[in-house]
Order: sequence, then structure tokens, then C-alpha cells
Amino acid sequence: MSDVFNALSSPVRREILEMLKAQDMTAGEIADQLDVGKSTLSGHFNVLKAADLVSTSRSGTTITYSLNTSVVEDLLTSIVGLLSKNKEGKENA
Amino acid sequence: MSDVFNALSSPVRREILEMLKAQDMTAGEIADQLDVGKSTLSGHFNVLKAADLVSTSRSGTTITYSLNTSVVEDLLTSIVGLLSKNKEGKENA
DNA sequence: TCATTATTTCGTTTATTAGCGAAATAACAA
DNA sequence: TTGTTATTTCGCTAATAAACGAAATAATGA
Repeated sequence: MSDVFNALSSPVRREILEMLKAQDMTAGEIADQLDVGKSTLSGHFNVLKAADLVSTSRSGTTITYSLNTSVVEDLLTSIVGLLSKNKEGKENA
Repeated sequence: MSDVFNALSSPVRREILEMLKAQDMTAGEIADQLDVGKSTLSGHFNVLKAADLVSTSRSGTTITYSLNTSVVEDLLTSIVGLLSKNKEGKENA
């Protein structure tokens, strides 16, 4: 989960995830929408892959990225954990 | 929300939040539990405050930190956004 | 006022991260 | 095989972030 939090700390990477929530996209398509070089973007992809937030499929020379929603769900569970078992008196609404 | 994601990217800061979910604690009490110097910890507190994830109250020379659960809830909402409006065919369960 | 305790700020060093362009890799078509 | 397109890796520089100890601040009690 540490890798996931780390991946989410970059605005560029969060924007990539936002794009992928709507549809799968190729590396090039993502690069066209963002204002960073392709090599920089590739580095971001590596971070997202390390967190298992995205997966890839290759077709020819083209690589398509898609969002791993299950990992996003795990993240939600992890954050919900910060809300349960709260201080006395304040029974978790 | 960018400040929140940034704050969560540090394992030390996430541990502080975990401690605060159970009970409010003073800076010194938190320092006793963690293996980093007090000045370092103070820096982490600043990041958490910038994200509004914690709030403080002073009593004498002692400063007590508490978790702002409302911001955690906002975070949840933001992450849930990554799951809604997904690709065709996959109607968000 | 002076000393004490709790915490923060400051200055510095070290480590990590983001960005770039150039070169390498991979798949495929001609 | 050669060339083309898509993407990644590499080497580098610049910007950020984490850590420390020392000094500063703040509140209080003697």
C-alpha cells in the first residue's frame, strides 16, 4: 500500500489515473494530453505499475494502459481504516 | 486535495495519523513512539497541518494533535471518484 | 526575573524525485 | 534486411524532501 500512496503523491500521475478511469489509453495518447516528455511519462508509468494501479497490454508497438480498479478499492479500504475505531464518545457515524 | 495526497505519501506521517485515530496525542507523546528526532517530527506536523489533516490545541507548553476526520472523508470522496464513470459495459458495481 | 519544559524554526547535509534529450528496444511492414 | 513507429531505458541536472542538531520561542512555576 506504501507504493500506492507514493504513486498518488504526484499530480501528473493522478491525472493519468483520471484519464484512465474513463477509458483505456495508449502511452502516446496519454502523452498527447499531458505537458511532459515521453520519457518522463514513462517514468511515471513505472511508478504506477510498481503500485499495481495500472496494467498494460501490447498490440504491435503500441502499449495500452488501463486502470486497476481493484487496487483503488484496496486503497479505499485502507483509508476507511483511519476513520474506524475513533476516540471515545464519538461513535463512528 | 493535492496537499492531502502529498501528506499521505510519507510512511511516518501515515503512522502519525494511525496513532491519532485512536486518541489525541501531544507532540512529545508521538515523538516517544517514533524513531525520528523531534525537529524532524515537527516538520511532518507542518505537512499534516498544511493538508488540514490534523488540528492542534495548546495547553501550557504542550501541544495536542488530533485527526481531522472530515478531511479524511473528503479524501475518500475524491478517491471514489476514480471508480465512478468507468469504461463502457462495466457498470460500476 | 530566571529556570525549566515542550515544541518549533533554522541551517545544513544527504537522499529522492522529476524532468530532459539521446540512445536503445520492440514490433511490424515494405 | 531495412526502415518506421511506439515506447522505454540511460545518463544527467535541477528541484524537493527528509533528517539532524543547535538555537529560538512560548508558557509556566519558583
